[in-house]
Order: sequence, then C-alpha cells, then structure tokens
Amino acid sequence: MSIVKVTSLDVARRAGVSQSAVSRVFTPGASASAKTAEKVRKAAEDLGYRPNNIARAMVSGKSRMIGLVVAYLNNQFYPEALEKLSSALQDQGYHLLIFMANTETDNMDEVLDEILDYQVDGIVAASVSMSSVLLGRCRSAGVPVVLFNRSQDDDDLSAVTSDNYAGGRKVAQFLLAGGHERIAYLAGWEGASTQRDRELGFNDALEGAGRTLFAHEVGNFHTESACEATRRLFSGPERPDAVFVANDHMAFAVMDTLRFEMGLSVPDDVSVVGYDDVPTAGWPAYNLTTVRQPANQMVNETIKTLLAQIEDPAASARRIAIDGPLIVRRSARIPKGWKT
Amino acid sequence: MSIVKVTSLDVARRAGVSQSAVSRVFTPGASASAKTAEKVRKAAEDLGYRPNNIARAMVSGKSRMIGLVVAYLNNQFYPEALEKLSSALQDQGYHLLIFMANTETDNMDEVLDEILDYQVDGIVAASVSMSSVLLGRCRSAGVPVVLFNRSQDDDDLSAVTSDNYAGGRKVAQFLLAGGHERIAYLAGWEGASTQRDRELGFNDALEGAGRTLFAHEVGNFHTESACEATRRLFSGPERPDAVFVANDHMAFAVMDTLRFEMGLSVPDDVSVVGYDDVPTAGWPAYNLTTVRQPANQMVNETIKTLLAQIEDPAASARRIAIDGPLIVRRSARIPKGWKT
DNA sequence: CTGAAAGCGCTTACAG
DNA sequence: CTGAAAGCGCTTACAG
Repeated sequence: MSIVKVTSLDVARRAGVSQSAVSRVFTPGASASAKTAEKVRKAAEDLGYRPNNIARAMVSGKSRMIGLVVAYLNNQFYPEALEKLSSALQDQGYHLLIFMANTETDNMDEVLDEILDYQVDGIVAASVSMSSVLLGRCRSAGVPVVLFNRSQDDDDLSAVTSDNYAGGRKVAQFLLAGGHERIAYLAGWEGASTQRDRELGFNDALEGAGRTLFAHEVGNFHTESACEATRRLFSGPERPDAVFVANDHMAFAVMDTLRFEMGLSVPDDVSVVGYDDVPTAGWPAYNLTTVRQPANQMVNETIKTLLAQIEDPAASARRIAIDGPLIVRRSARIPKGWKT
Repeated sequence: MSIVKVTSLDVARRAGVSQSAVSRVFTPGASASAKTAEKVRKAAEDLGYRPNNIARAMVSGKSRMIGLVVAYLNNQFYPEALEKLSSALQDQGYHLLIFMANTETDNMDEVLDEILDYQVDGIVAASVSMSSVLLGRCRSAGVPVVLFNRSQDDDDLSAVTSDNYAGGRKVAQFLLAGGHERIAYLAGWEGASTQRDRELGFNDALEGAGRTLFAHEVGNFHTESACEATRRLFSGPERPDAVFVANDHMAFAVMDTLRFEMGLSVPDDVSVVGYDDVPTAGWPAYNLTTVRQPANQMVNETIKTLLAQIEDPAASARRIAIDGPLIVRRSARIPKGWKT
C-alpha cells in the first residue's frame, strides 16, 4: 500500500472551492454556507482527508499539546492522576506530551528546554519543583505552568494541592482522640511542599493539644527508606503506639516492616495512618486509615486554571488548596464517636 | 515580562550569516564551518533562541513524537512500562503523546484519527487491540504501529510480548511439582492475547501431564470481578488447592478474598500464582509467587522495532516474544529441588 | 459567504 | 562551506 498525503488543496479542488473554504469548514467557529460545507465534507470523506495538526499549530500558534513533567510513577497516586488528567484534557481537545524528570541527574533544565521546543500550550509539573530561572523561561515564552500536588512561593505560578496542612491537623486530632500516647511522624522528601504542610499541620495540632512528637524520621517517599526509618523508629526501649506516615506509598512499607519483620500487630500494637487514599489502601491486606486526596477535583482545578491562562494570557495565576480533607477510617484504633 | 519569539532569521542577522547557516548549525548531521558555528551559537545564546520543533516537523515530516495508546493505568505493570518507555524514548529525542482509550465507549476510531492528526512518527498501542481498518489507516498514513504486551495476527504489524505460552506452561509444571491436586485457573479478559496464551500454555502442560483443570473462572483483569470469581471458585464442596491467576493485579484481590473473606491461608490452604511480577508482588503482605515479565526488555524491543520502521519505512514488522519466562518463587508450596 | 495572497518558522535541494 | 529561493500544509486578514 502506498502512502498518500491528502492536503486541503486536494480537497478544495475536488469540491470545486478554495483552500480557504476547506479550512473554514474544518475550523469550528468559522463561517461557511451549508452548501459549501456539504461539498467539502464529501470531498474530504472521499479522499480520506484530515487536517494536519502540525501545520495548524504553526500558523495558529496553538499546538493543543500540554507538556507533563513527572518524576515517579511508582507512587500509585500519580498514574491515577495522569489517567484522569489525560482523559479530561482529551475531552477538551488537548493531549499530554510526556517528559520524565529524572531526579537523579536533575536534568530539569534540558527537559524544560525540550518541552518549550515542542511549542506546548501549557505545562503541568507534577511532583517536581522548578527554579525561578526555569519559570522565567516559560513566562517569557508565554507558556503557563501549573504545579500539581506541590506548591511554591511565586505569585505568577499556579499551583493546585489539597489542603495538606488541614489534613495533617486532622490526623493529629484523630490519633489524639484515639488515646495514643507516643505518636511518631515519618516524613517524606523534605523538599516537597506536601510533606512540609502535612508535617506542619500535624505538629501544630499536637502542640495545640499540649503534646509533643514522640519520634521523627525521614523516609523520602521511598519504600526502602521507609523500611529503614521504621526500624529506627521502633528500635528504642519504648516504642511508638502510632505513626503518621507522609504518604500511603511509604505507609505500606511501614506496615509490612512492622508486621512481618518486627512481629507487631497493626492496629493492635501500633496505629498507622497514611496520606492519599490510593486504591491499595483499601485492599484488605492493608486496610489503611488515610487522608483522601481528591484527585478528581485536583485534576479539574488544574485543567481549569491552565486553560484559563492559555485562553487568556492576562489571566492571573492562582494557588488552589482544595479544602475539607477527609480521613478514611480503616484499621487503626478508632476513637469513639469520631466522625470523618 | 513581554513575550518574545526569536526566530532563526533573527539569529542569522545577528550572526551575520544566512538563515540556512543557522539551520545547519542546529541540525546534527549538517555541514558548517567551525567559525560559522561559533558565531551562530553565540548569537543564539544571546537571543535565547531555540529551534521551533513544530516548524521543523512540518518541513522535515518528522515530528519526533510517538503516540501512546493506553487503557488502564491501575494495573501497576503499565505505569512501570510507561515510565521506562518514556525515558528511553526521551534519550533518543522522541516524546510520548498520550491517548487514553476509554474502553467503555470503545472510541478507538476517533482516538486513532486524532493521533494521526498530530503527525506522530509512530504509535505504541499498549494493552489494546486494533481493528484491521484502523491498522490500514495507519499504514496508508505511513505510521508504523507496535503492539505492546499484546499480539495480533497481522503480518504487517509489530508486536512485542513476553513468551506467555511458555510462562503458562511453567506455572503448570511448578504447581504440579508442588504436588497440587485441584488446580484452578482464573482468566483475565478473554480478548487479550496475553490471557489466551497464558491459559493455553497452562492447559497444554496440564494435559501433557495427564491432568485436567479442576475449575475455571473469568476475572477480566479487574479487581472486583476477580473477587467474585474467587468466591465462585471456592464455593463448592471441594476446594482448589492451587489457583493460577492471569495477572498479579487480580492475584492480589484473590489473596485478599481468600484470606480475609474466607479465612483461608495462602499458601498453607491454597497456593496462588500470578503473572507480571509488579512491585507489589514482592511486598511482604502478598509475597506472591509470579512469573516475571521482563518490562525492560519488552520496552527495549518495542523501541527498537518502532524506530527501525520509522527510520526505514521498508523495514518489515516483527513479532517478538521474549523468551525464558522466570518464575519468582515466593509464598506458595515450593516443590523440592525446583529451580527458577 | 468566498477567494487570492501572504505568512507561520523552519529545511533542503540547487548553485556557487 | 554558504546563500537565495522554494516550499512544508495550513489559517487569516483583506477585498469582494
């Protein structure tokens, strides 16, 4: 089978109209008479014509592509978000162009240049931060950026998160109400705003209740580090009776270490609370109490701000924290009379 | 900050050379003197110039984008593969444009048209099949397609899988060697070649040993369906003492149902074997015996065939099944003297 | 509503 | 090695 490229000019000739007419028929808002439209559609159908997006992008300045920068896909929260983001964008006629930010080599610089080279209409940066130099580059290229599940101090930068501070507070209240005495915290990567906000809210609520943290370790959001941190957390003469883990992904590792390595029972000996409510948290093997991140809402807000800025370059950046974090109670000592 | 678009012509003027010269300096194989290159680079640097990929794509006919069609991201095997695929492609100067095939509305037709509109250089279809009409469309557009983790009978279509038939056989041998008497099979979605091949190999090996399947159910690769199928499988007076589950994702649901709903012990009462060896299979809570799918090799082969066909349109399609499937022994009754 | 013409930002034969 | 010119496939003012 031979390769045939059909152009708008071919269609125009067959339909007996001008190239402009063909273009108009395939451009949503443009004006064309019913008769012209009919002829053009027929000719296009016969020839198997479809508008070339690349040519369209070049002249219109709109590629209808959104660059997605993402680092780790092993935390289940991200594939889930990626799927929703991609579908929702697809419904609006946009598609995601993927860029992996290899955090080991910290190649954000190169990666960003590549993204910009593709003339994307906007960028979603999931779980990565960007230097102000890089942001400046996007700005002068006129490409709006929105941070997903991360926030950053920059007035010209949109960011969408859930209310991690409130979530952290709530976990503290939940654990306190459950009568826990020795409460530990296992931190994620300390460069992440989500981690910092969760910890801050957690500590503030603890202090507000006149309590202090029993122990603190860092797990960097990694399975292995979380296992090691757990060993340290439980190596002393007195053990925590509760641990708030900065995300579900680490919490699974904590539970496994506690149960299978140290022979402890969760929740009888220790309560474990995670963050995210990824699907696995609901699986009976873990049945993990956790704070739900409203992935759907977060994705919707991300798209909303991004498209607003794409359609109106004067639109201002917005920092959105979706409120009302919800504790999903599963295993863990449940305080009496506690609601959400 | 104002938006400035710097073009190759701007650079040419500043460097005192022609636009062609600028283009050549930025085109890997092209010829330019050291002196010209120097001047051009300097000017480009000063101006913050970067070649416009879209314009480049239009004239060269190469967009350096690969369309990825994917359906479900909740089976951990896919995010993992996506990450590897994306990184490896990125190293070669290609990027993935994502298209979600919403299997419920079966919109592969529209989706494919959109992909083609973006002028991608190739397509990777992960865990989706394509009608021959659609494939014909890709072919006449000159866009090579490779199926990832799925195969299909079409001489002009590349497909990369692991050797699922051999994997299925091996599981049967493993279970037989472990002395199991009542062996059940829990199928995935029956339209998937992976499912069919695994089942075929499994049954053939069983028959070869003069044995027959004790029970058979279908779980469609979904958690919920797998739970229900498990209930049916274990509802009779006599229960299976082993079940081979078509993938890990379902196997977790099977284990949870067995343990937490039916109070059975895995592996003491029942051996469960999965397929894929996703990260969670190695977590102590499941410690699932499974067949490893060599995601790395599969991704490498996918890229190899795809790029070969992109670079040489005359290159023929290839069907690749990576051999030597490996059983990862974890829980499950382990046969004495069994190796890999 | 419709067509002719210019132009989006590059690359690529073609001469020199 | 280098430059002038044409052209990739569209859209978009501009006239009519």
